[in-house]
Amino acid sequence: MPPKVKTEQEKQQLKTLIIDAARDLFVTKGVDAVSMREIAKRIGYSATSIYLHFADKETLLRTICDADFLALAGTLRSIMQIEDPVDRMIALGKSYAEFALSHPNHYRMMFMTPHASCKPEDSSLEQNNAEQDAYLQLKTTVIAVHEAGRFRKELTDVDLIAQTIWAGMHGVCSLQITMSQDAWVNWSDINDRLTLMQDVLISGLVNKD
Amino acid sequence: MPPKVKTEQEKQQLKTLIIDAARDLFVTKGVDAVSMREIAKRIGYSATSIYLHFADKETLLRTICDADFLALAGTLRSIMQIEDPVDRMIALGKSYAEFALSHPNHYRMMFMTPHASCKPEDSSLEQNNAEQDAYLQLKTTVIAVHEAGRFRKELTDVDLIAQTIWAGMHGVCSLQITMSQDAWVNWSDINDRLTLMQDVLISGLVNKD
DNA sequence: CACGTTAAGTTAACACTGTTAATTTAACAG
DNA sequence: CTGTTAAATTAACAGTGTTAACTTAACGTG
Repeated sequence: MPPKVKTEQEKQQLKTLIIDAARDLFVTKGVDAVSMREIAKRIGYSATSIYLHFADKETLLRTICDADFLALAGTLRSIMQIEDPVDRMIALGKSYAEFALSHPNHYRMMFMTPHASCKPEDSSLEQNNAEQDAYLQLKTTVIAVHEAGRFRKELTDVDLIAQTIWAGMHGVCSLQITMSQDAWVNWSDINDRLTLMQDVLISGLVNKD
Repeated sequence: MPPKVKTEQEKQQLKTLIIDAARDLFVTKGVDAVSMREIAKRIGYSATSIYLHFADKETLLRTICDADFLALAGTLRSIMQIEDPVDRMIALGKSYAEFALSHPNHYRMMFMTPHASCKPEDSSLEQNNAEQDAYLQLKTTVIAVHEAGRFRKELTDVDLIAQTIWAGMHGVCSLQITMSQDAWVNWSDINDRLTLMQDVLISGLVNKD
């Protein structure tokens, strides 16, 4: 079964084959509910073959998340072209939420579980860390809104503002991801909850005019 | 080893022994990282004995969470005596956050870990579910604020309002619990973040007068 | 007292899991 | 044709949640 000497391209091809199969299963069944054997079976390999390309399950998951967060950063980047900074801020929040709810397992890993492996050597200054990227884009937009004088006068700490916006959107998304199944709360429609949160954030932070 | 005929009290005693051991381990090591065998060893029983008192691991976790929700609900109950409903709402949020941040692992287990779907037969109408209790206290207060005519006119869905307040506070707390270590965000003081979130929620939801 | 019955606990076992070690297979270089 | 080596495989390990079968001790009843 093992034909030899794969070109680098073929290797990468198999790697993304694994990634795509794993992501599909992770997203639909949840990371913990998917075994390496199941991933392998889907692509017609044995489970141990995956270990020739990824150190372990955690690394595989991490690789998938990195790729998807890169995609998120790309999506957000295109939003940065919106001229009006308040509109931009709203669009960022909406796009962020869409990502969170359509990739709940990735979102859970990046923002709802402690990052064990944040080695200091990882955080080189010029890394294109997608997390950092996303936060920076929000902060940049918040600064723009601030410089346009459109926040309430007493609000001057842009980090505090950005983190509050982030927390608001994160709260709705993470609550949805972990608790939307619980039947003892009469959950409103998730879109209504997102919209109201954005309205509240805007009308609570931005100047009336 | 098996002395027979335990009184109902002794049974309950063993049950809470299991619960306490399990909670301690869950809280310090995380639910998934704790095995039934480990719980059993800590109390000097065999793993299978746990199944004489709890159907499975999920049920055990659920029971623990219920007890802790009850404790939270008790704390909140004393706040329900504050007369002014808006003040009450603010006090509820503050107390909720204090619970979350002083028991981060508890909070993680209760609000950041998925509990398998509640079966419909569990949710009898008259259940004294502690989760429901805590949410109900918030909802009750929201209704009071609504009936006092102090929400903005267009806000009429009390569940939606309650869930937005919850999401806002939960967002700040959960972000603090999982991400406060991450050095790439210039985190503002947690108390400032909580205060601003409450201000934003109030000024975004409540009528100006 | 001896009897079965039964509750409370045990060990053995099953079907999994992630992962490592040992082994096979197939293609290339000499 | 013979190594050598990459690519894949099977076997195996230590662990998981959980079920089945078995043991032990105490009780109520003849």
